[in-house]
Parts: sequence; C-alpha cells; structure tokens
Amino acid sequence: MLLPHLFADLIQQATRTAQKKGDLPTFALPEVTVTRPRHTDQGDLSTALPLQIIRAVNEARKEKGDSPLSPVQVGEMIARRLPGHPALGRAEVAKPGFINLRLHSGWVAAQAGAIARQGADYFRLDLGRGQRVQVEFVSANPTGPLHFGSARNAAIGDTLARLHEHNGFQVQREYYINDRGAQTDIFAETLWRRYQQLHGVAVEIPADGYPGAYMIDYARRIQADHGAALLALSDAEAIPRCRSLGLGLVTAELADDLARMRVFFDHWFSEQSLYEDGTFDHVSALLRDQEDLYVKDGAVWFRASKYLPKSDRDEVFIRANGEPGYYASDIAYHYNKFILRGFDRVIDVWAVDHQNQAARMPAMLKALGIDPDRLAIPLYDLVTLRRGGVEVRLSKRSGDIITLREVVAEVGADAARFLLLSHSNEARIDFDLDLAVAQNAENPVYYVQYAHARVASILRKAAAEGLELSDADTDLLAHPAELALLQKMLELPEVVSEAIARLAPHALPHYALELARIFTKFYDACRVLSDDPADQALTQARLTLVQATKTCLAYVLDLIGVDAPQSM
RNA sequence: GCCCCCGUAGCUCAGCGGCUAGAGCGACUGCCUUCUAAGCAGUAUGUCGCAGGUUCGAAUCCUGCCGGGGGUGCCA
Repeated sequence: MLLPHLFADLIQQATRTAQKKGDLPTFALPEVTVTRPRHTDQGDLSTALPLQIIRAVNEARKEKGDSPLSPVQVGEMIARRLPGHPALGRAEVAKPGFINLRLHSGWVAAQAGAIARQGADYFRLDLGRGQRVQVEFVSANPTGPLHFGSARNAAIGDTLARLHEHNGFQVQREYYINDRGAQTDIFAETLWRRYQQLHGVAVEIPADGYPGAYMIDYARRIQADHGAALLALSDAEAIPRCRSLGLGLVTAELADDLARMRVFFDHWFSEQSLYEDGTFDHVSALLRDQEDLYVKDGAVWFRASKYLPKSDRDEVFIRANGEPGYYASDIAYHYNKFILRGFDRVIDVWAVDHQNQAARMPAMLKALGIDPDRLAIPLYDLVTLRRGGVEVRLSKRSGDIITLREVVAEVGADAARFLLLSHSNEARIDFDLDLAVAQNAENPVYYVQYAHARVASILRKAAAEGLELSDADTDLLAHPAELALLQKMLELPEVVSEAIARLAPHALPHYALELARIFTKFYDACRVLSDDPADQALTQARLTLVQATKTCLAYVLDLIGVDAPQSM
C-alpha cells in the first residue's frame, strides 16, 4: 500500500474515533487525502482534513448550541486519536489547520534492510492483478526510415509498457503496420521506378512519390537479392511485388532502428490482415445489423453521432471510391484487439495531430459493445529538432530527413530516452541537436548513471575487502543524509503509481535525478567503508543502505530503459 | 469560426488545490593525500502571459483576453 494511502486510512480511523468518542460531531467524512508537503518542516506526509471539515464540524456544533472550534483544535482532536502503526512517527498540527505526520525514523531505517533483501520487488505494485494490457505505439507508416519524432513515441510507449509489466499487468507491445491504402501504393510505385532506374530504364518516380535517397537503397537491396529479374514484369505485376518486398525491407529496418533505442515489439500487426481474415467483413455486417451504417454522397457512413450525444458528426466508413477509410480499419482493428484477442485494456500512443481521431474512438467502441474506458490514448506533442539554431524538418516526404537512427547514434540511446521522457506528454520538445551533443557530459542522464556507478564501485570495493551484506543493525542509520536517501526511495511507488494512472512517464527521469542527487549528498557526507574496526556495525548498515540505493536506482533506470552502468 | 495543448528563473523544463514556487544547464565564490571531482558546499535570479471569478487556501479550478503550436468529415 502506498504510504499516503496508509496514512490517509490512519487519519480516517482517527477522525471516526474522535466522532465516536464525542470529540467531534458525526457527519459524512470527505475522502481523506494525504500529500507530500514541499517543505521538510511540514512533515513527511500531510493532510488538510481539518480545514476541509471545519465548516461541517461547526455547523453541527451550532445546532447543538456548542461554540465553534478552530481548524487547529479539530486537528488536535484527530491527531490525539491516531492509532499506532510502526511506520507512523510524530504527528503535529500546524497553523491554519494541517496535520503533519512524520514517518518513524527507525521504521524508515529498517526499510533499507527490506529493500536490500527483496530487491526491486520491494517497489513493485500489483496494480494490474494480472490484467492483459496492450500498448500499441510508434506505428509509423512503413514507407521509409523512422524520423526523430517517432523516437518520442517509442520512448513513451516502451516506458508505459515497462511500467505496466513491472506492476502487475501482462503486457504486449504492438506495432500497427499501415500496409494498405494510398501511401503504400505510392511507396510501391516509387520503389518500382527506382528499381527500373537502377537498370537504366528511363522512368520517373511519381510526382507525389517518395523522393528520399533511402528509396534508392531499398531498390538496390531488391536488386542485390533479385538481380534484374523483376524487369520482365509489367507495372501491374511489379508494383504489388515491390510493395511486398519493400514492406519487408522497411519493417526489418524499423525493428532495427527501434532496437537501437532498446525498444522491442512482441507483435507486428498488419492492417491488410483485417481485410484478409474476414474481420472487416464481420464488423461491417455487425454495424449494418445495428443500423449504424448509411449511404450518403456515394459513401457509406458510420453513425457515430448515435453514440456521442454531444456530437452530430458521423464518420466515413467506406469512401465513394469504394475503399474503406482509416476509421473503418480502426474499427476492425479495435474489434480485433478487444473482442478477438481479449485485451482487458489497450493503450494507443498517438501524436497530438491525431487529437480529433482520438476523440472519435469512444463512438466505435460503444457501437462494438466495448466499454470506452478500456481504451486509453495518451497524446504527446511533437518534437522540433534544431541544428545550429535552424529547424530541421523531419518530414518524411521531403527527401532530406533526420532519422531516429542518426540521432540515437549521435546522442546515444540513454540520453535520447532520458531527454524525450523528461517532458510532459503535452509539452512540445524543442531542442538543438548541436547543443545536446555539446552538453553531452553535463546531461542529467550521466549524473544519474554516475551515481549508480559510484554505488556499484562501493559495493565492489566492499566485496574485494571481504565484506558481505548481512543482517545489519539499521537503527544505526540515523544521519539526516541517510534518512533523506531512504525517504526518497520510499516515494518511488507513488511516482510509479501516478505515472501509470496518468499514462505520463515524465516524472520518472525527474525522480531519478532527485534520487541520484540525494545519494550523492549522502556519499559526500557519510563515509561507507572504514579501516577502523570500531566502525564495523555502521559500515554494515551503510552497505545495506547502498545496496538498497543500487536496487532503487537500477529499477528506475530500467523503467525508463536507460542503462545502469557498473562503472564509468 | 469552432475544438485541443502550451505560456513558470538567462536557457530547457518539472510542479497542476494546500502552509515559505523547484530541478538541470548557464553565472559567481570556495573545495581533489580519504569509497569514481562526470563530484560537493555556498551565492544570485521569478508581477508563475494578462484581467476577473470560485475557495479557508489558486502557478494549479472556472470565464474572458493576449501570444505560440496543433486539429477541424471520404489522408493516416
């Protein structure tokens, strides 16, 4: 249980007791919230409950003819009735009407031993209770290399997946391949023309084709595998062939690019397969039977307005040209996710330019009989890349693109992930690549990694001196720097829980930085290893603390997919 | 026009109802015979875009305005 929840329970019990004993009048209590105050002199955890209930208290007292109480008096009445708990230390009531609670320092110190014993399990929560969750992310069109914007999607999606799989969910990472439709057609034709050009055929790529040099690379690879064999084919035969060969090349490349960011997918899902295995037909029939489809202007429309009372807008299901629109694919796809594959929960990670599309998803889910709350769509803003202050366009159609691969090669997967995850999803990321590289050594990610390397170094040295981690007397951990370090570790489950609830991982790198800073202060203030035999017990206790720190740092770094080095 | 996001220290950004607004970078001053100085200690810096409102309490919620970005039915 999260510490704020535990303490909220204690406060609630105390308040009920105060009511039963007649200190306070009886009335319905609001939900008790306990928060982490900003300043240490305001306790480790704090609640403003007296301020929230003061009106109800005094109204009830007035009816009985009693004089009004101050929030501080109410706070004291509650604080007096607090039940005992090993984690609970002192409780004090502060000025306007806060109850500020301290953790019991002996209990805090003992957590060092618990963490060292249990490892990362100490921090894990069973939020999912085994629920199956799918995280679908990146899913960029398979028409070329990933540009740097996709790196943000990759970092967010993968970290959301890691957060879930460490905290009680069964997770599947999926990449949705848009392997049908106009973009794929143009991609296939461009590839075919490039292939022909390699063999000296005087043809041009389509006017709206893909001009990037990478298309020539793909053509070369087809040439390497098949020589001139395709030249004998007609356009009608060659283009589908090139589509298939090209998609194979691109998806392999996508997987390779993403692997360089430590992102690995469990499943690559083909949009086309929805049309080949009958899912689309089945969903169409289903909607038709529900009278959710109608014809207008030569197109077939889905009656979305029926399911979204606030909207009178319907969606094109099948376009006038007979081709299903993307919304149709999305319906079939989500039918597949929820009904055919039975995920309890699905997370689609999309960029903000899909905001309207995201807003329309609940309509289809309701039509399919699926609770819309089972689908979550975190939206993140775009990444603007600059080089020497000049914006570098990431556009896929411009020919000159900055790829994910290039940037990762330049700044490294660790720095890239840490940086991309440090911003809230809604914030646009705008950074200068030259600056990022120039500041390489000053990058916060290295500060965190350095802290981990120092921790590892101490433990290595201790092992070399024959010291073994054993049952230490953690009561010896009483230095402010030691307790501050433990306090920070104890906050981690709250950070994780919040990140999952909001589908927003950005607090994790910030937390990692804070933890690293507090460790480094401890490192500076408290010598761990000592030659003096008289210090043996303290050394043991501190080694336990260092081991706990290693566990905690490594776990957070694992969650954000950043390496935890043993040395630097 | 309408909808969504952003506007917090010189820069990049956290904080999004709680009691004295933070971090990193940058600036300035000290600190390496001791477990990694990719470090530590200290100093300086903010009308939290503007104006109202709600609340015991607002950077945080509501309304309007200003500035930036995105979206707006047969592309995805």
